[in-house]
Amino acid sequence: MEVRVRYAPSPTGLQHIGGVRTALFNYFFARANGGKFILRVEDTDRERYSDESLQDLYDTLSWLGITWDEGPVVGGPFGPYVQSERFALYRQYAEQLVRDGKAYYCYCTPERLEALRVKQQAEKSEQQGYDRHCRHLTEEMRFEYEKAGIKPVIRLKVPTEGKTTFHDVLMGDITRRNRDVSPDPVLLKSDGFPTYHLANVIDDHMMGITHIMRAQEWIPSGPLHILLYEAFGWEPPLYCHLPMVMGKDGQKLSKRHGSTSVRDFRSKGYLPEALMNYVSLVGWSYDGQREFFSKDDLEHLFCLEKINKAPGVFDYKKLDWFNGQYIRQKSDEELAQLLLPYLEDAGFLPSELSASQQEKLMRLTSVVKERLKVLGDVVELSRFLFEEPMYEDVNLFAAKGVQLSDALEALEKAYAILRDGLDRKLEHAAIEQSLTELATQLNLKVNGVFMPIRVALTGSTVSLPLFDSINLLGQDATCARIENALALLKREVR
RNA sequence: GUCUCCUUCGUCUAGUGGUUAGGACAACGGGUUUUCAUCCCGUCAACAGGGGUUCAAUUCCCCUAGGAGAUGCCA
Repeated sequence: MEVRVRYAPSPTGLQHIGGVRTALFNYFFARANGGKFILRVEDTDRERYSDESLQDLYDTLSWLGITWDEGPVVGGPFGPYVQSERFALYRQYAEQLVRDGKAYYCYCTPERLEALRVKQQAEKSEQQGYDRHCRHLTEEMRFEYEKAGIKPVIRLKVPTEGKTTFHDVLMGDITRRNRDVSPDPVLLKSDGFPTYHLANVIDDHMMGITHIMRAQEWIPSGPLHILLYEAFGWEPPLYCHLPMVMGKDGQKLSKRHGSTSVRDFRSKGYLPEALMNYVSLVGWSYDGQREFFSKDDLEHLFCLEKINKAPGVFDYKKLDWFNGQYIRQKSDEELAQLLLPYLEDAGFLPSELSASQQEKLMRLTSVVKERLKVLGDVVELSRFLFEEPMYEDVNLFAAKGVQLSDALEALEKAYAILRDGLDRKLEHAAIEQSLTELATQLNLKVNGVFMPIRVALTGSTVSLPLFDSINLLGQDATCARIENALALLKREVR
């Protein structure tokens, strides 16, 4: 039997890490088994729906390089793949259930439901949820409600006796007493839209889905879905509930833990291959040793057996590490292209580069490469190149344990050596040698000589390597900045 | 409250009825180095607790504790 899996997000917000992990696992599973990966848009919540979310879904998958065999845009034999376009279908099936005595109309108002909820919570009663008020409505009462113009919902008649078991590939059998299953959940809302449960079950069946891989937060509704399949007389698919992705505090990952949307990671400058690699490793492993996997690797190696049961904490630091690793694997040319948009955004470079700007970008890229955790880091690392340093704190000029006046002296002498060396186009190593000797003469550590130059050029004690900075800045700017710094220091020391 | 699921270093994880319980990130220390970073080396660090079963349990069973999720006309 051909494997058919789906990712069925609801476009009610930006794609987040957890959702994408689910998409990835489904996609990899389909690829590894020569099956089909289907995308289905579950836009049944028109209160929270947004076009932006839908666009974000497409953007995210395309950024990650995930394509779907059937779904919106590409179509397929079981379309449409957008639930709002299948509107009529759900009502039809829901009403069939009513005719078969498996479901019923409910006229309870949201207000009554809310009051009920409040009461149950106050009483901490065992049974939470709908009280099945409309389950046994007489025809007369139904008629009254209809006459009053109340638009009913359709609720499933969940059996009050017995128990329901479903099998999970990871968890094994999960059994629940029917009386503990959500009491008569709504299948069709009063606006005629289906709820998740109804639409999901109908579509999975109609689309021939063989395996349902979704987050563990769905486990509690597993029995309910089985009950629905039974009510329709359909064979349920195989279930595989994926461990959830948590934040550092062990709670479900959310905004307060940091970035959660893929869009966020993308704009900060995480590479799709790094994010994909890392995300695949929360809840799944290969052999406990290897941890670098390309998309192609995952499409071959992914397997259900190695999915972990316990929820996993999303580790931002490890993602950073992965991203750095992937950045360093890029060629300079490739990386430069990736960096350019960040430099444009910062106003450092135009989108159309002159030959000299292009050349400068390449030099910058090679220096900055091993210092980037995310692409966006390039902005701060290269700011000194495009903006004059501020010299906010003169004490920065003096390395640890050095008097400011000594730093001034060091900078003056170092400047002479440096300018002379640059004029004569000496090798950097030769100039460095002279500067090191200067430090010895002045009875300073090498840092005592290099630091004031660094601060003069960049305004910071932390910078790219000195000679790389000089090289990028060019001789004129280098000299001008040192002279400015010298003037400042002289005023300060006096 | 009720139901369900989960439990190996701080984190992601490997692993087996007999192992010095392995790797990676982080942290810490050291080396390379003009700062930062990269890179290299090293250190710290775990089988939640209690009962069984067994010659032997981290591994199998039970209980407890802790954590999480669900309990919506959201998905």
